[in-house]
Amino acid sequence: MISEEIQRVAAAAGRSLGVKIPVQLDHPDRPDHGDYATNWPLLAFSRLKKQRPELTNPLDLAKLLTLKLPPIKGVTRVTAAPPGFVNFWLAPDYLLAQAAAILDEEKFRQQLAKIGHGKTVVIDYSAPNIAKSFGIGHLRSTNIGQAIYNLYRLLGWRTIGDNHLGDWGTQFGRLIYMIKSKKVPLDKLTVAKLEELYVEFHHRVAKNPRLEEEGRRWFRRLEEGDREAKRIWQACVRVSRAEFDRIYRLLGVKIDYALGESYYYFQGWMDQVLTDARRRRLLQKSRGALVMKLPGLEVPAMLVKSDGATTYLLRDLATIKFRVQKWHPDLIVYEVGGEQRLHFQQVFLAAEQLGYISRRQLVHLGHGLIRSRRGKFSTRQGRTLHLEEVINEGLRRARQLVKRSGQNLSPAEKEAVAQAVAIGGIKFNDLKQEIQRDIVFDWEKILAIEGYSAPYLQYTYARGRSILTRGDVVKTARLPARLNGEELALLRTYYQFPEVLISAASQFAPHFLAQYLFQLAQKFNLFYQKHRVLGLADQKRTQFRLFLTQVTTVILRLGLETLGIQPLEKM
RNA sequence: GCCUCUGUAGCUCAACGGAGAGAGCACUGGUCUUCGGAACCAGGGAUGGGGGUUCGAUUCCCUCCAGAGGCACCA
Repeated sequence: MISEEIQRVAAAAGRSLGVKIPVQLDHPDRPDHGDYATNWPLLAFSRLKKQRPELTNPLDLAKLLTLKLPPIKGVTRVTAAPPGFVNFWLAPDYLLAQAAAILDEEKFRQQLAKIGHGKTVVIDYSAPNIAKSFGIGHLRSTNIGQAIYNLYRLLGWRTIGDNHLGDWGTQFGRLIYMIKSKKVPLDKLTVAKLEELYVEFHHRVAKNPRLEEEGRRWFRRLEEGDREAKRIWQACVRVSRAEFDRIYRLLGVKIDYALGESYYYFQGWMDQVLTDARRRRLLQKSRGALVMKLPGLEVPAMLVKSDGATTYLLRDLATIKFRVQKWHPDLIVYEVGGEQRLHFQQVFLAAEQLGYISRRQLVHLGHGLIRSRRGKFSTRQGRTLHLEEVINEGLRRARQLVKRSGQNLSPAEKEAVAQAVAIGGIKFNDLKQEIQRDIVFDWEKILAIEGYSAPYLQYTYARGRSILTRGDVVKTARLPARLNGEELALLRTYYQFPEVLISAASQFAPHFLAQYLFQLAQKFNLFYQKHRVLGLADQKRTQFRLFLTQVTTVILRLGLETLGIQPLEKM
């Protein structure tokens, strides 16, 4: 990459001036500051001013550095700028070549895939709880997790998605107790019914705290292999999984594995963790429970409860042991809400103490929660927001909008567009901003059709495609003698695409990609507004603009697909 | 009480320690001999308070204030 070349050459020039600090490059905010900039002279000045008193300020040093720089292929201009930056302009023919490289899509993908070749990442995401409806929080995990998965995959990593279903634990003891005490027929179970039972259980506990004991007792019996308990548990899992599958189909999401927590019970992985812990003398008895003390944490990690039943934490440790043995991952990423930060801190420390994996290879992406303007959505307060409601409202609005489309769409096409717009909007709402922040749920925002939104990107793509279906397919183009501002602005955006993908992946920040796509779309729309593409007297110009349109649509398509959003040919 | 996250324009959000702090929505005024107006252009407006580190702080440190989340037998 040219950025590395600039860094290398500039660092060498810097050394010849007597300062050994690496050259950091960034993209300046303003176009008149070039395509890359470095603050190297500002950093170097304080070190150098003692030895070189003739340098009175960082700008002098910047000027000196530009003089020392040999020509760099692809760089057309280097300038020193106050208070002490060096700016680099890329040559238009270099920019054109980079754009053309993207159009050779297969080769472009191969180039990207070299970046992470040979590395493996396990991504733990979505993870809805059996016997509860698919809430908007799990939707967020699903959307972000899938985007991270797609990013790493595009960059050549071997990616393993695991939907760590919440299908084991004390809540099943509670449900089994409720189902038995209310004599609910198992063939009549629905997710709604289960959720109702769960809420009712909490109401009853409020009056009679001893009921918690009943829940724990039934979970322990489930773990001890009680046949009746197991039969009821299986029925719960069956209805829930059918429901989740339906939702994943709606969302267009497919996760490689859905082993679930129960897998680690049935396969005996939890026992192995306990054995490992004993062998390493990490287990302690505390208030009747088995716990591990962890360095730097006051609260010990509980592996086994005082009644002998297993904990969430033990299952997470078993999961790590399993994943390490099966896939040998370089990285395990957990896309789980930020309220579990302490839990994962415990898990990661414990896994390291057990010798399974280094803490540095474990990442918890704690996304912020989605809350209403008034506060948190809460199952117990009956203030939940079901995904289904959100999707239905999105579809309703999108259908209204599609009705007014000037395009000649068949009813089936209209429905497909409405779905892509509604689902795309919902996903984009989760991906458009930094993930650790809370999101204030807002219908107008989640289903926005203007501005920084999925439909805006889909629309821009459709516009571009519409031109391309009328023009010739161009794979490359010649640079016109003079580029106008809008053409140049587009060319100066394309080469950044791979950089954006890399930083979005390495910083687990899908919003970097979302913002880049939006900026690209804005530039294309301005270009589109001011200039015609087709039917120009200057045919070479038409060819060149077709090329720009083509590159724009390819990036938009790849980018949207990576975010899990469907691009639309017409809408 | 302790720990973590978040305070940026009327609202919702950006900004590896760098150059007039950028967008979207809303508001006001404009653009069309249209390859798709779900578009484009222009305008006003912002870093919670106080210290500190630095040539330079929205960013790092301290403190106060405000909001959210968490603090072993739910997951």
